Amino acid sequence: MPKITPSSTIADVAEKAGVSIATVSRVINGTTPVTAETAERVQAAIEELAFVPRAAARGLASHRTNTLGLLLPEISGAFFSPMLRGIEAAAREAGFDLLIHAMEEPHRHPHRRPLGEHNTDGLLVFTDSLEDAELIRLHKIGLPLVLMHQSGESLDIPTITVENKMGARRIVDHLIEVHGRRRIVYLRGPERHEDSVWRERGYCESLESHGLRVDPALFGEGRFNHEIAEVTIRDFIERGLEFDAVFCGDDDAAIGVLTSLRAANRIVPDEVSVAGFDDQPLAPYLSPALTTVRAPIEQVGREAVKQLVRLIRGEQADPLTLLPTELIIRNSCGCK
Amino acid sequence: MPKITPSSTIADVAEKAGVSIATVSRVINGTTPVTAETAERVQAAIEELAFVPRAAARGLASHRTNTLGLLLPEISGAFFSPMLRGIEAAAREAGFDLLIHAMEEPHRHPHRRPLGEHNTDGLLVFTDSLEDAELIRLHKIGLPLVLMHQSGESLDIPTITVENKMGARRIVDHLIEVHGRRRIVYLRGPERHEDSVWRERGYCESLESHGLRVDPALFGEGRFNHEIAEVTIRDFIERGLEFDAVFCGDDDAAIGVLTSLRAANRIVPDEVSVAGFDDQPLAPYLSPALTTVRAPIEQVGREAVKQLVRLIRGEQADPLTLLPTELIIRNSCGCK
DNA sequence: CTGAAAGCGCTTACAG
DNA sequence: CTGAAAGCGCTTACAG
Repeated sequence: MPKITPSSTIADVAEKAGVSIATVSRVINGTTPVTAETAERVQAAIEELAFVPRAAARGLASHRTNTLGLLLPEISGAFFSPMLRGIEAAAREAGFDLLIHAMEEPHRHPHRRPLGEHNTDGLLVFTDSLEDAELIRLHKIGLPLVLMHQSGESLDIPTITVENKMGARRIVDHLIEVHGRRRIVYLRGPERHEDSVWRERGYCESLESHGLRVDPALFGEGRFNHEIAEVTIRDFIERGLEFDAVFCGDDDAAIGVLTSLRAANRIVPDEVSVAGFDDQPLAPYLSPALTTVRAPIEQVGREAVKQLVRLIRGEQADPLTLLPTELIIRNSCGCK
Repeated sequence: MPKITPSSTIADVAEKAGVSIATVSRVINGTTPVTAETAERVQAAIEELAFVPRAAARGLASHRTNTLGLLLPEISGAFFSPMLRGIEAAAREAGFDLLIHAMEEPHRHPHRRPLGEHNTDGLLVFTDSLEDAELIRLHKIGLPLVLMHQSGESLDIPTITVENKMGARRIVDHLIEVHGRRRIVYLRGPERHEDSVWRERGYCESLESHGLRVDPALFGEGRFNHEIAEVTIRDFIERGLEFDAVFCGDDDAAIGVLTSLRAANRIVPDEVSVAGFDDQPLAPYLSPALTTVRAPIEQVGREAVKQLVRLIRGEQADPLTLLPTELIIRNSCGCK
């Protein structure tokens, strides 16, 4: 063990300022009025001693950790960085620390509880990073919980997500109405992934509203992964499947699609239109520049923290927050 | 405040198992031998009550938080995600929680100490996310510290970074030797950024070892940002500066370079070779596919945690860890 | 191998 | 507005 110089305690501050520790605590937390003159002396002592209250002592005495927990299935993808940025900034602004944990295999360690009531005041749960049983247990004991990109099912846990269906519908409408596409492939995301399910629904609605048949042959695996998407489209081409557009579950899949189309000498967008979802930073730099749907990921993070903090404060939270998506027209659809 | 169902304490477990709380503590921590039979009874009670020790109580009693802190200048860039993945995984494997904090403006809040000896057992400090004074203070009081992509200067703080100079040298060698380039632009990163400084040094060494003059006119601003890089190259072209290759401080800058070169109808790689640094996930999908240097970012994260944990355990840590970079040849240099 | 007890450094009623 | 004191839930010498 390294010998950390014992840092000063509230008692040291109290002594130096000539007050009780209760008074020091009060000026730090602003819980009770304190004479201006006393407060000043205490502040001076705090600065002189470089005093910072120990989180553990505070937490034990106050029953609050002042910490938010973030549970993720994995740390990767274009999604991840902006979402965490939003969460971190919002947590910081609200005065909370942020503990983060990736659950590599949700169902493998049912007994490990890295984040919970023992070390946080509330949890942000992204997609299916937590097994149902633990989610229910936490909800039952009353730990504030917010779900991101995953609906609360029967449990009434506030959920934040984006307008997947509407975004998908708009971009497919565009492919049909502006570019006259009729045989549009949809590349699904990971199985049961809610974002993908809603995007698929928007895709179907768009087709139906234009009197086009939803053809089961036009659905393929994309799994939000460029390699999978690439293979899928290559297979489609080899099998001679006819299609004049591909709506990808996300931008990553779109990258794979662009790759396999180029390999097969199918000109994008002349012969095939391609559209993505998310609008990740590099989407404008693909060739052709990717037409996609912008999802306000960072905003999802901020909103999730906002709702969680409300819950922690005992206030009412919104059951469902649906953030608007935006159609981003570039060149891969056929526009100039 | 929400009424969280009071979770069970060590006393509840002790009572149910018919032992003292000291014994429960021992079986949880494995600090002292306990009869197998007793241990079993305690384990059963723990599971029955879904007992998880409160981090605050533990921390207060043991003087250890079991938490690592990660300080970043900002949450963004292709860099960020893999680095955090490595850090999180390694921290988890070592049994530590991970607190993360972005210092938006390092010099604006000299008195805020979001992460420090009051809530962590040690800190990972990325690039210049912390002002010197605070770094020195933390080092002085003995808080375990590890620097990432930033050297410890005179302080003896372990540092983890990658072989920037060697990587840069190899890729510039390649441009000169294989593709016969002689007027190679270097696009610098943010001012005083150590990664960029080392890459620049490698660039200079390569030129010199080939008997080429280092021409000050060939240096431009890239700032690890595609927009800045785009503007810089556009200016170079408008001013009629002659160059036959661009070595970019990082892949982001390379994206901007590709964009401005295309806009000016300069064919890459026929007329101009382009090379990047980092090998971010989308580098293979740019057109042409980007020749670059792969930096093992995730490994940097893992290694940083490893060294920090050593320090926390009172063991010796390596003063400097230099992770090897790898030349990734694709098409933007002129190779097939 | 096990227990009683002190103590970690704060917050928070309770008095005054 | 301020202080004395209890108590938060653990860990860890100290005894036995």
